[in-house]
Amino acid sequence: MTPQRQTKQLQAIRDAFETAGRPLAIEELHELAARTIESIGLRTIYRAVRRLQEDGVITNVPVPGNADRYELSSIAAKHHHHFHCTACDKFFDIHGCPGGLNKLVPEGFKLEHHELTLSGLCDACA
Amino acid sequence: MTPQRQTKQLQAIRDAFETAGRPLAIEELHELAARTIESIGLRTIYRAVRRLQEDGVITNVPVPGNADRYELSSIAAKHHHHFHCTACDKFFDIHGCPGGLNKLVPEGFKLEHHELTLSGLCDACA
DNA sequence: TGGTTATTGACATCTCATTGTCAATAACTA
DNA sequence: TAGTTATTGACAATGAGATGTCAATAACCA
Repeated sequence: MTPQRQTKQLQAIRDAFETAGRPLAIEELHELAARTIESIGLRTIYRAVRRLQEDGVITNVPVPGNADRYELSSIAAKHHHHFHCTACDKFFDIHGCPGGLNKLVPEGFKLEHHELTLSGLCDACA
Repeated sequence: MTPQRQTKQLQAIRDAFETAGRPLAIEELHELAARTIESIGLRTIYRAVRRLQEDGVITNVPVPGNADRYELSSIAAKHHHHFHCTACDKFFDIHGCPGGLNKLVPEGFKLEHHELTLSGLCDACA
């Protein structure tokens, strides 16, 4: 194991996840981290995301029609869904889940997971 | 307007949509159409998909974490959702819809659409 | 049927997200 | 504090999906 250095870049990226409280795209991460460290490079974002994923700190969030988002594993572990604002293109966590999905599954199919994405306008854009 | 020629390639592609009855990826279309016209090129698939989209015959279906699928607009127009088989990677249409989604939306957000993707194993893979 | 021209398909090219490279920098340790 | 080395960031390279090109082909019309 190689030692892990505590850099301000990685810290800024971690902070971005903590304070955002919602799934972030690579570009969003870059913008948010750049508010703290203006000169931070996109290459650093990619590296941090990979490392944080390998360390289990963040989890990738596949969303329909958009590039993957990433969010804290502590949040991702709790079952939840997402709201996509079509105006600002941000994704938000929403709690709660419609039940009774097994009724929708055709004969012979085996349901294991599900993903729900609501879309419309977030409060800032509405 | 340029005239529209009825080629067997385009017909094979249309047939693929009709008989599949589920959203198809570009590669799936290519394979299915190749069963009728062995020599059909991928370039032709891309052109046909674009044209059929422009003509409103098919609609693109964004799905989480995968390349867009395409399905007949006549099907897409009816509200429905999808089942993704994680083994064969096919998407299937499912009917019915959990209601009561407005309860999940945070204060101030405006819900307009929603997308549900169930996942697991299809009957053939289960 | 023959001529016109839209369509096809092989091939090259583009796009754009992601990764490789490497000298300079900055964290950590002794 | 000085030395070691993980990390950074500018730049180039990669890869995969999608599109441009164009000669050959095949639909359609008169």
